Amino acid sequence: MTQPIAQALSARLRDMILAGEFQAGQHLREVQLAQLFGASRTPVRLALAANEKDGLLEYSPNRGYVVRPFAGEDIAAAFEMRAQIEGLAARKAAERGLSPEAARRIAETIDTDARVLSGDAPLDDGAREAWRANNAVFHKTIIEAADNRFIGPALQTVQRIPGVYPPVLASYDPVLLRKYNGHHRRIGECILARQGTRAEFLMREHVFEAGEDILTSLHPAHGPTQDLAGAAE
Amino acid sequence: MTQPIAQALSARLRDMILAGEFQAGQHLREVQLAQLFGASRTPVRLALAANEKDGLLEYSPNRGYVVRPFAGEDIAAAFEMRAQIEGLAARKAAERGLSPEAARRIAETIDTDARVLSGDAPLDDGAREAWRANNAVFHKTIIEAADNRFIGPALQTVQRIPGVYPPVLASYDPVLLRKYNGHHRRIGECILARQGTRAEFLMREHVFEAGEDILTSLHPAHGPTQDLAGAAE
DNA sequence: GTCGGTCAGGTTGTATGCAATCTCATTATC
DNA sequence: GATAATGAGATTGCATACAACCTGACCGAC
Repeated sequence: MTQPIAQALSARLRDMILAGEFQAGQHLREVQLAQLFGASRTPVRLALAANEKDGLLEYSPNRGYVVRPFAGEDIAAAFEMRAQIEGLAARKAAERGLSPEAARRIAETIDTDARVLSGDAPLDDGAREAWRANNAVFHKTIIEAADNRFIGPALQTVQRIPGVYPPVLASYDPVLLRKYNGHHRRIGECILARQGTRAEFLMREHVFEAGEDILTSLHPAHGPTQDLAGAAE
Repeated sequence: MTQPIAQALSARLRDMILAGEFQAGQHLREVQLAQLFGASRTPVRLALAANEKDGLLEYSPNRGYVVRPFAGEDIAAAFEMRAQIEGLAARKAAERGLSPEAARRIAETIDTDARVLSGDAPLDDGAREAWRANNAVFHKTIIEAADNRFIGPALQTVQRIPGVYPPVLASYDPVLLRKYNGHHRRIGECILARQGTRAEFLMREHVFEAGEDILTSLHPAHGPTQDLAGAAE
């Protein structure tokens, strides 16, 4: 965290970058942002430095900050990291075991999602919001159960990517969401059964597939094969 | 990175924290540090914010920064993350394949280490420095070969831990170093053979064991079992 | 016409002053 | 004696002034 105003500016700036309000490579001038935010250069400078640390900006001495570009391979790399780290979280959660409260929350998100997705019609706004919230709770609960203080921050930096920020989520295609709901159910079962290895790899695959689906929705031309799967084999 | 002076101060402050020159929980006052560094509060404030982002300090609004304490379980958690991320790096390096130059560098570190460790006498300073440098090259080469821009930064935050910073390295016990040299050789072989899964798990285990060894050397009383292995099983 | 130098404008880097907040010892009250 | 209120000192938060640096246009030399 940062200072009262600087803290708020850092978050506002981050949201603007994630929302794509700046072009990749754009030079962010301190005075310009200061006027935009109605503050002085001092908190703006802190906000810029914070977002650089988060990987959203690039810094050059005496030249300032530019918006970092994110190409398809960067998004693929981010999902690789997410898959690896959330895999660790699932394994640790299975090994440590869930608290009754955590188990209840996970079961509830899975059941609620299944009910929301049971129909055939495209999802309305309420259903999409319900799914988004449940998805967040599912992953967050597992991450907390893993009880490793480095997991949360590490995940944030690979999740907060312009253009792929969770709210996008593969256009909420019901077919995909039903698939994910199935993943969640099996992952939850593995964790409850204390099967750490299965939980790890199911979670890894779950996140990896979600990344593939998002890349596919971004580049409908060439499938995800080129993007996410490595060159080898 | 940050600004010229602020950048340097950030690194100096980080090194001081890693070297244990502050007590855990100690309040770092801006004017005090500014006098120590011979600068004004402005770059000091940036350095503090940068080290907070790196997880070495904790911030409270209007109260400033205190040195973050690292307990045994934090060190164990950091090695868990390192094992998981370097495992990903090894797998990706195996899947993508090494460049001839990378393969040569890795082979060289392994062979040189084997030669340095061939004797029975405790290592002199030169030998220790040689091992440290080779170890760094070995891991760095694999990380670069993985070609995932999120791996490097993520590893830095879990490697830079007060009291466990690499230079310590389990007191350079030749028995341990020979074991690690064997790990390196097998990991290198797996990567060259494009065996990603084996490379991943050998690397995971390599880092995990190194963490165990360091925790053992820190708490000779209770073995690493309680610290690194989870509660389950 | 091309290359190098120079200067003005603009942008970042640092220092400092003032306001807001916190800390903690002292005092007043019950 | 314990607890709450108060106020002075110290510390952080922000704004602003000045210095250093970079950028790009203009000009002159070859």
